[in-house]
Amino acid sequence: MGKQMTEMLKGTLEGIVLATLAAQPAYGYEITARLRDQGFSDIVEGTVYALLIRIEQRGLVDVEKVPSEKGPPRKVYSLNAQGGEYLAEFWKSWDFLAARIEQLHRHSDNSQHDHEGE
Amino acid sequence: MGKQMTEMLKGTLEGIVLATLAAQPAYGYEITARLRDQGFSDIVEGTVYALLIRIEQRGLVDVEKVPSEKGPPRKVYSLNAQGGEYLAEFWKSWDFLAARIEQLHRHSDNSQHDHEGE
DNA sequence: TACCGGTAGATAGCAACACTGAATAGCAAG
DNA sequence: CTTGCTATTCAGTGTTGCTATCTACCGGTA
Repeated sequence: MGKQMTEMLKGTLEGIVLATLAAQPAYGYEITARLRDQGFSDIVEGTVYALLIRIEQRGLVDVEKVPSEKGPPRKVYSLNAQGGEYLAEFWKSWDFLAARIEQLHRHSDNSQHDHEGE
Repeated sequence: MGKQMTEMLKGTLEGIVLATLAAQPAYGYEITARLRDQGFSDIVEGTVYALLIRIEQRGLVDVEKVPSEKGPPRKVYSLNAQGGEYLAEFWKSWDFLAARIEQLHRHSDNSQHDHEGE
């Protein structure tokens, strides 16, 4: 993974985590592990925790401290109503952006053997 | 457009511009107008010029000064070989990220099938 | 001529975000 | 008690896009 992915994650990682929490509440360490499992191999704990603090301070998630058998108590995050709205906006932005970019993708694929104005 | 789009553009705008240049060389003002035309209504000249200078200094584009009938000479940018490789990497990162996010999108559609609320 | 609006580019400073790299803290097993 | 795993926190850094302003060239109009 290069620097491009790093920069691409700015603005999307937040949505990714919120969407993950929408599916099912989780705590920081768990989220990091899940992301790593999904292929985001270069995301480290520090990044996720900072993000969680951010979305907590914005009131997008509810927090519950749950004692764990191993280690310090877990802070379990779950998406609340406000977070749901925010996530909906995220999807809107994403859909818009993805549509434009996919369009560019197809164009650059086409332009090799075909001439078309637009 | 909200702050989400702003943050989402970080890391993607560069690719968007490079892809645009791959389709056809252009100068800054023109690119800005084209982006505006495509719906990126909040992107301003300053942003694009700074980005173009960045990718020029990285050697991703070739520059040619072309006199214009109106205003100062245009700096026409065109993607070169190195820029092509960079763009290819961009698409790889994009494909990966888009795949993960679309997956999350479908999942969250499954868990709660309301996709519009405001 | 002198001014104004549109075209075209450049620059300085700012805010947001993810990364690096560590430190801290609790518990279990050796 | 020390090691190792779980789990969280924090300070510092770099990249990026935005805001706002400035320079410069041209044609039209008063």
